[in-house]
Amino acid sequence: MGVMERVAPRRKKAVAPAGVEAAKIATDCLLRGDCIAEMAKLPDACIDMIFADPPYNLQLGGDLFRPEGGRVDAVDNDWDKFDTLGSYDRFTKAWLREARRILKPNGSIWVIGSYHNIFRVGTALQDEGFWILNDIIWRKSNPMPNFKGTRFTNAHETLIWASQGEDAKYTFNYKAMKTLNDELQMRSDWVLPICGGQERLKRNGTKAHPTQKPEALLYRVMLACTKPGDVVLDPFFGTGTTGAVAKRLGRKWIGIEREDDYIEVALERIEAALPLDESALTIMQTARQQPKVAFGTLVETGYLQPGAVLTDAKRRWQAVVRADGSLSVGKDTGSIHKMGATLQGAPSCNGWTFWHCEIDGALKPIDALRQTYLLANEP
Amino acid sequence: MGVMERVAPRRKKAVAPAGVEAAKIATDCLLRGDCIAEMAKLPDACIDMIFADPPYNLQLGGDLFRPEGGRVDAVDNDWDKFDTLGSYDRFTKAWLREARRILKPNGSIWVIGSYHNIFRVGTALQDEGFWILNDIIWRKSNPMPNFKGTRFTNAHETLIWASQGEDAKYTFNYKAMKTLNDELQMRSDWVLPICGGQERLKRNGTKAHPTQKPEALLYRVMLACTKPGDVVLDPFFGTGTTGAVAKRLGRKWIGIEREDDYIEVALERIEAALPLDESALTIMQTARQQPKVAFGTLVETGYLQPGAVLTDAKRRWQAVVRADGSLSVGKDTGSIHKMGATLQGAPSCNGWTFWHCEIDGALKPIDALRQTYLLANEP
DNA sequence: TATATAGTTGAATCGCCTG
DNA sequence: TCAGGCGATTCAACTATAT
Repeated sequence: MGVMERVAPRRKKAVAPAGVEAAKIATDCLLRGDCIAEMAKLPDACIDMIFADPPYNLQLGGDLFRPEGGRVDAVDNDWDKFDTLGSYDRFTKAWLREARRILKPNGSIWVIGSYHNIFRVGTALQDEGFWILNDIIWRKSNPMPNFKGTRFTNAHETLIWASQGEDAKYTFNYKAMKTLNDELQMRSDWVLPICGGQERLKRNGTKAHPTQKPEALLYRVMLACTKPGDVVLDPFFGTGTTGAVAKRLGRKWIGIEREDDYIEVALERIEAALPLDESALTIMQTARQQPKVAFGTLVETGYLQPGAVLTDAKRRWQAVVRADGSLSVGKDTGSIHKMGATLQGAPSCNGWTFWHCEIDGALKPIDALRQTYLLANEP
Repeated sequence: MGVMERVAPRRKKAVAPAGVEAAKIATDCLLRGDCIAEMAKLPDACIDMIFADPPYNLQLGGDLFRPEGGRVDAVDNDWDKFDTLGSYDRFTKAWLREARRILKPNGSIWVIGSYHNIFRVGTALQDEGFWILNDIIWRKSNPMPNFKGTRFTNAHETLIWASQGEDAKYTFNYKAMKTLNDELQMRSDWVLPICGGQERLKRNGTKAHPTQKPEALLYRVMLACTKPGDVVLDPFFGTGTTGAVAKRLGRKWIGIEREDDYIEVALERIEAALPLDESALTIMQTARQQPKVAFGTLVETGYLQPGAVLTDAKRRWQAVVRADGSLSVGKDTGSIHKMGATLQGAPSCNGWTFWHCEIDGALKPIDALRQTYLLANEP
């Protein structure tokens, strides 16, 4: 392919010198103040992962009205205002430089943004010596529409994941991600809803923070790139989604925030968060956990009867559902995914979409059954 | 609302000077040579849209844009990085500057890339004065897996769509996109398969180009942002996907390519491409683009009688049609839009959809009358 | 209590022409 | 350059109210 990293000259090594012990620092605490000043107080190489949700520098114009007349509650906070692209770049480089210093040699950093700022951030990351591992697309299942019909609906945000350098031995829990994704490799595009409903924090009836991130997003980031006990720093803490998820997943956290209103809400929220018990964490890490809805659950709960016959979309193959949720084809048996892969001679297969059954007289993928189940059984 | 942005310097205007006619240029042809040199030969403001798939590797950019004589950042002292990223940036800025010059004031540019280069490209676009309209995610339905299991499967590429400036009147065929997307607004994430099968061009049994883009991608881009007869330029033509789709969609094209092997394949391919006939090219028009019909015209032509009573959909308000095409509610009078806005206490209102009248026994928006009028009186 | 309907909301660079 | 008038424009999910 001849991509940049192939022909690029070797970067500085980023592997920790043997025998150097990371400094002990206070964790599970919130530092009140400017993120650059507060990071400057921390010792070198003390953080395992940084998650950063910096201002996007949206540069919005006047009011925007919805077709039905309502006014869009835009992000108009002072913290999102920068005079020029140059001043935004200087700010970005400054906080990234401190972030790089306090991050362990094998730690990694995540930054989230939109097209307004993410290209500046990505460029700054590369310029400061970080090594980009992936860009991840958060595909919003329920974005705000483009009310005026002037552009494509802005339906995603971008996250950049980077290590300290090309040779850094960053953490990536491959199996945990594959398990979370129903035994398929986790892709670089993640479909998740925006933060709303009960999860959305309120103060006096209005949203506590204009850009609260969903916990599911942080959950996946942390599950992918940290180990239990790791220290996660969020320099733009806001209402503390990073802290709440860290606590839930048994990670240590440090938040930096300068707005008193956000701090108060964040501390209250994290106090109320319940850590998952250790056995649950272990299962997730070792990939023994079943997919969120196991195929067998559909059998157990009567959505599919044992003995039911499944076929592929073109009715080339047939399989019989067994009582334990496995499939049998002749003498061969296995999971819906494995059997699909075997029959096609493919390395992998998503059994949920490969296998079909008759529903209301039509041949539909069994995923439709899972959706029905989820609708009826979600907590 | 930006207090700060008020003081920010105004962006360059991108509106065409009055009376300036775009230069006539040769189209539907391939220019053999370096993209910057070839673009330099074209006149100002002669291109309606640019689609660019620049190289990610630095062989090309590095050769052309080696830093002159030892300008090394003394603090960072990372000469290698400066060489690699810096030369790519210089290459990017150089071709973008020429692209900006030859693009019409209301034209737009698309650039595609991956995380290796897209952040540099996005930053350069903004620095050169382009105004980003959207970033679009091409979500690959069948990406190459990450064989080593060390990262997330790189399952997307990023496109940036930008105009010449904040105030440019770029082309966006909103309704065509909405129709294409099953009557929902087209989102910024597009699910499309990678280029393979019959479409993938071969030479001597192996793929003719390492990164051939699928025609479906160009099809959507061109359908969204150009009109029939527009001139589309592709400065990194490769195997000519842009040319083939332009021909199919009745757009004019110019390609620039310096590799003889690609040129040969591209010309052959475009020769074989079949243009759609004109009726097939017709796309859904937005109401904005349709001929305007004043409400008064419906009164003049007898589609509505003066004295007729209009109501809103829920019959909360009533208004009487007057001979001049205004409405009266009590003592208050005004246009259909103004009265709708006043009654609702809204900043604005579309009177065509707000006001209803009885048609064939059913309460229908008066826009239905306008449609009837248009059908009967179309030129 | 369950279902149906109406109202609200989310990181948004969101119109165009005339005088 | 700005003000004002015409008139075009929304998706999914959650919450509150009504039946």
